[in-house]
Amino acid sequence: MRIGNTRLPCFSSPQVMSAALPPESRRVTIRDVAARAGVSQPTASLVLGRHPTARVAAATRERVLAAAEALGYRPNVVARSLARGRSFALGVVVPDLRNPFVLDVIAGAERVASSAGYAVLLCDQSARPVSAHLETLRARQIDGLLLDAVGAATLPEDALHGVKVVLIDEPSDQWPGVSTDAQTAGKLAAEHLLELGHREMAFIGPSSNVHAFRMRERGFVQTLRTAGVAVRSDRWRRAPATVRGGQQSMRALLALQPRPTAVFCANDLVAIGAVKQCLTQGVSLPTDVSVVGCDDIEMARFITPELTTIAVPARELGARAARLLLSLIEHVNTPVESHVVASRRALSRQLPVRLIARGSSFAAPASPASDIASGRLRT
Amino acid sequence: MRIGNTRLPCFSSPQVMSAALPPESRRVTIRDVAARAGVSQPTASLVLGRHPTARVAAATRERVLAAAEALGYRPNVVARSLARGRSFALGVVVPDLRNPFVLDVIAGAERVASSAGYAVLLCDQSARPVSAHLETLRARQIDGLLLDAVGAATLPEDALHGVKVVLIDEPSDQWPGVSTDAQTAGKLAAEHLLELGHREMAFIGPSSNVHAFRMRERGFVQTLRTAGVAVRSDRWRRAPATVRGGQQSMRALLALQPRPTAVFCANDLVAIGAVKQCLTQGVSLPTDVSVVGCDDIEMARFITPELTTIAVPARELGARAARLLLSLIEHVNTPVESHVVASRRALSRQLPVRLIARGSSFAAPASPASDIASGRLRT
DNA sequence: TTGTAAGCGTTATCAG
DNA sequence: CTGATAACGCTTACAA
Repeated sequence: MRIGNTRLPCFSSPQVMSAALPPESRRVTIRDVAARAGVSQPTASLVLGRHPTARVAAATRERVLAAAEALGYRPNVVARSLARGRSFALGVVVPDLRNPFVLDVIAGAERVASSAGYAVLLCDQSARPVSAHLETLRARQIDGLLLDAVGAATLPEDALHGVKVVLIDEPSDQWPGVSTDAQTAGKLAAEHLLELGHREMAFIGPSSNVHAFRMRERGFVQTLRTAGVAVRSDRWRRAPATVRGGQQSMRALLALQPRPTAVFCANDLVAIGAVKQCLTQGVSLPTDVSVVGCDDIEMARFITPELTTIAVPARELGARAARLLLSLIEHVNTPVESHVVASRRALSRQLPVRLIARGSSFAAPASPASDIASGRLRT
Repeated sequence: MRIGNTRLPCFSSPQVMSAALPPESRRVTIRDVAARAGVSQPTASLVLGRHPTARVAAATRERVLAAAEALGYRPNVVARSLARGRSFALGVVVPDLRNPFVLDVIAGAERVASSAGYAVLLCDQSARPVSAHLETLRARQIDGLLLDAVGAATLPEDALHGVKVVLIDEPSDQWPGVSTDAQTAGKLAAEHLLELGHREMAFIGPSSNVHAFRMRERGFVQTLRTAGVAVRSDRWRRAPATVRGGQQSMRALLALQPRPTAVFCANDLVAIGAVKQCLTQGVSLPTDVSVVGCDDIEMARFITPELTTIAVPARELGARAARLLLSLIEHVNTPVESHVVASRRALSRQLPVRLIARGSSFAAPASPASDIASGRLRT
């Protein structure tokens, strides 16, 4: 590549003397534009860079723009990054790409970021440890970092030094963040099941330190306690927040005597696993057991029975997080410091959740659940 | 940030004269390392850069490494990129992030890329047009591009100029690529259903120009024809490759007289929609209708009945594509040109697929399907 | 309003 | 084997 005639006079097309079309092998640089417009290179930079309305004569500006257009000039972001000390790139670290919920978070963030001219470097915690990702990201001089439920508190002090950080679904007094109203999610699930007459409640969720999961659980528990419903520890199952985790936990729950009639799952994947396990064992939903999930991932509507769940605005969550991060990055050291604080306050309010009642929840069976405890006879 | 004392003599700590720990506000550069090691900056670069075994005296090397270690030096990838004319970043353009299959492709590619020190810039076609993504990617000087089923043939000629490209599931004589054995996928589905005794066959798939989808369909059709089974156009439904598309098409198929007894879907999302639609209308699977999908996404095992499908090694697909792309990038203009060709040939062989028989397919009903045509009476 | 000069942190090409 | 010196493409004082 880039062989030979980079700066040589253009023998092959003698009629064009000054600033001919650059040789095809080279990319058009701002110098080419400046030359063609007959201005100095920095002037071209002034016109083409940020500061669209900079101190440049209108006529000059026109010539530069025309030249850029004619040459098909595209700025080199790498060079710009080096010069400005900013990379216009954001890191996004997520717990697990397999979870459709985080995918929506990413999609929301990506849209905001890319429409603001920022690239998104995606990092999957399940593929490499966070510390390794952070290393890479810093080497690339990212301007900001979105951390989704990674347990930022456990990160080494200096791993985040000099980088703007926004946490998703994880409160901290060290970094700003955006969260969903996880506790209300648990509360809504509890209220829904209580209204359906359930008293034999169970829960399946991870034992992780992910804040949202803990709050969902807490909201559920508190609402049950307030209603005077017992929370029995053998009905509280710990499992990874995956379909398989849900299956295994549900199997354990179905073996209990008396059997719980309603199960709240920390997220939809778990709930899908729980539903699946019931059907596998011939326990019919929602007549024998009700299952409520959380997130409202797309697949929730496509399993049978359709999953009752708490809708969480994943896309919006990602989008807000990205917006907050961008404002943090761009408003640094500007006179409007207070504006940052204000917008941060507005942005960081918890996002609302809502119950979506579908087919996996139903009125509690009138007779004690234990009567039909073991349904293994059906297929 | 970076205020003041960047290059000034260090008034505040007079005791340390040469190469003190850099002021906390500044990142450690290779110059700091060189200074501390008492060598010139380019020498430090030689030791710290690539060419781990470059012509540098062992003692010197040690000193440099020690200094780097002590200072916690981390190379600045942006600067390196500018100097080397390479960004160590790959673009990955995918049709739709919502499809779990492409997610696996991405995961495979990301793992390979990141372990080779390359970043991955993810681009979702469904969020922005490909051309816009390409613009951004080129501005960032990406070294290579992975295009997953984007219809590369329709892209403007120069949009890809100077970038190494590898196509995923899309043959081309302009660019190398990696594909799955899509035609065999269709064939396996057909053979499976034929063996189960089905003759009333239907198909649901997108009308897109995505090669893999077309080949799956072709393999299916050809196998049916070879077996002497009629392919009726009213049983060939065009729909987006989504769950919703599958639902709508299945509704149309269920309205036909006589009703098809078996449906092959272009991917699992479509198949999940088809299954869902059957259950919604009270048509029971797999006794009344058999459904076969393609991809074997995780969710295929979690719907009821579990989905019979053709497993396609998505992760491996992404991983191979990434490996091929990296070898293209790194073996440019090296004496081992032939090695590239060889590896390309090996890598680009089609990836094998296999049938996973699960619960959504079953022996064809003995009586003509029309006997039980309209099952709307149940639930 | 514009051009000149100095850098951003690396890598690469040379002399010594 | 090593150290100046010049790129890489762009931004940003500062001077004209």
